[in-house]
Amino acid sequence: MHEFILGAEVMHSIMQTVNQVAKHDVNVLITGESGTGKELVAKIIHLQSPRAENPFVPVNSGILSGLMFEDKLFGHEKGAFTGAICQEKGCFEMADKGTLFLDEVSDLPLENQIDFLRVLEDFCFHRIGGNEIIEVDVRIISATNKDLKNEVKKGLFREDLFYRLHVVPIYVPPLRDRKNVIPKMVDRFLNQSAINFKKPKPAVKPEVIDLFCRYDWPGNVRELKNLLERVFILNDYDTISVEHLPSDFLWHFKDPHRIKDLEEIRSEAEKKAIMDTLHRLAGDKEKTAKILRISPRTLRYKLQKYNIKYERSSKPPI
Amino acid sequence: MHEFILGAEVMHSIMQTVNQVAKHDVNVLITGESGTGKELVAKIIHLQSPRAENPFVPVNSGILSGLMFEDKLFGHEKGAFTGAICQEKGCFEMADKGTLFLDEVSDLPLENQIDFLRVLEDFCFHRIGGNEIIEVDVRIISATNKDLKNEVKKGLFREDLFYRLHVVPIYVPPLRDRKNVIPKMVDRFLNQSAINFKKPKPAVKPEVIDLFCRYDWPGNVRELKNLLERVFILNDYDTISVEHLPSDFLWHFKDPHRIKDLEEIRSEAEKKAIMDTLHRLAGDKEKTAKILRISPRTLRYKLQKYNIKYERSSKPPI
DNA sequence: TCCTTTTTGGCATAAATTTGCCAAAACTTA
DNA sequence: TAAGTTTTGGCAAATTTATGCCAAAAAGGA
Repeated sequence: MHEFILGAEVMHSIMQTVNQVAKHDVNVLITGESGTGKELVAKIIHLQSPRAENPFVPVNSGILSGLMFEDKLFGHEKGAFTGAICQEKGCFEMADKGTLFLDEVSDLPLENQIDFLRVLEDFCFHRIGGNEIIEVDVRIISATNKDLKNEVKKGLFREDLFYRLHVVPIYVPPLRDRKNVIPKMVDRFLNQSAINFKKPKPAVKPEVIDLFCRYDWPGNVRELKNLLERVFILNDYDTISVEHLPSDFLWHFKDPHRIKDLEEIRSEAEKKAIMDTLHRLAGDKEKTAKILRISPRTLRYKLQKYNIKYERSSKPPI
Repeated sequence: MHEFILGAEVMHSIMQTVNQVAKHDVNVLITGESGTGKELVAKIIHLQSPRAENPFVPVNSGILSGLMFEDKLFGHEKGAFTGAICQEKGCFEMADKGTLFLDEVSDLPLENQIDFLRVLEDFCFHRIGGNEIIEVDVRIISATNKDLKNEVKKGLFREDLFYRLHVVPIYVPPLRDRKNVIPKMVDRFLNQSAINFKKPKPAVKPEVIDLFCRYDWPGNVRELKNLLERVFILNDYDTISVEHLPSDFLWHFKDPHRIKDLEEIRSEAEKKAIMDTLHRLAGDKEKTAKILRISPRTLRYKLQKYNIKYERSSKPPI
């Protein structure tokens, strides 16, 4: 199942890197836009490493800061602070002998970066409110959707921590750069939904796939997955057509500035102007050329270029 | 005064024809859009013919049908029908020795066409409800804004009647095809209004003339005349500017399909696309070029061509 | 059916646009 | 302030578009 998510070609080069790093206990930094499947890559690395039988512990650093982050990572002793009713292990302890996955690492506040960096030096720490030195054996895989080097430049991320995490970099490209996998993904996600929701799996019209390939998926794979799930749940058709897609998705195709490049915009404007004028003048090509202020020969050239056919009809009234 | 209405060049070729037909009692068919001055041409022919001292009787066939048309043309005897209080002459009698001008002849219903055709054969008829044979000597000038030949094809106009009327054809072109006369027309119509309404004649800004030349005047000369009269009456300025023109006239210049030629339409679409994309990408020209799928050098070229200036600002979110 | 007029499409050339290249100018960073 | 990086605009060549010309095809009319 892993292959289809990442796409055949991209998958190949990533899997090469993954295979090489899995065996060695080096830290990995995975970069790529939100929703591209960074956690999945981390999971694959973990499952192909000697730590496969041990825990894979994900942490989203982006939503934690200050004491909460420390607590999450290091755990606390009973009575360490208000609410610490009993001792609790942090993620570091839970990931012992396994892998700790730190997502959105770029969002880690500077003060927490220091704490984290200290632990990465010898993997010794104590819980909050404790004296016992705890030593763990943990592999760190971190992920970010930002250019971490740039964050270092801006002073928002510690350079020393960066070099600790950035031993091996893996880049996961956005979905818009690997649209060849969309048909497969659609198939697999619908399969998954059919199993999950105990409904027959619908077919999908080619126009739908075509539309998917024309969209730029800012939310990446996650967005595609969510959309399909939504369509699946809200419809009982045995074939999904364009009109079954949610209107807020279809809306994107009515925004002419999203998808079209300059050539297309220009061509469409021209084509429309020619057709409108031709229609208004009842197919009279001489007059149309005159109104548009191009030569008749040019009009003929453009009619052919845009594959416009128009029969001359009766003269317009007035 | 006739010359300016028809335009110097067009006037010349029409006046040649007019001069030739005026002397001979042949029927004339005048074609041209509404408002082009067809009746004026008919009047000129009449005034230059041997019938100049006799009546010129216009009839608009378009608004009459059935009995009303017959009544209008042939008149009626007292008591012929309800309302026929006394004898009344029709247009044929009134135009005796003169000219009968039949406007919008294409709108004549088929049944009336038959009546009319019969009279054209020998110019003998009787009034409605009468027995007396009345013979007249009338020249027929008819006018239409339609392609009469096409009406014949469609079975809406009798072919035999067509050939009776279409002895000599005269075509009066629409105002949009002879815009060179617009300045002169404006001058003359304002002169006329100044005399009629006893107000000083205003000057006209060049921008106004320019605007007039860019409009396509569906209502032809009549529309220009009416507009100027309206402006004249509703304003006391000694110079007419663009802002003095009625809003319903100015409104036409906001309809993008009306006035613009192809180059303008294309340029505007391009310019808009570039500006929108540049704005969305916070002035990043490299990215803008990439999204629009043109080279950076081309983008620079077009920014200069369209005189677009844009400062780079902070990076857009996500 | 034949003749005349109008339209069409091939071709070549003129004109306009696109774009690579690069030196100079402008901007950024230590 | 100096060095490194990015942007800009001039220039030439490649590419694309516009359009005149004209023979052939199609359309229209008697």
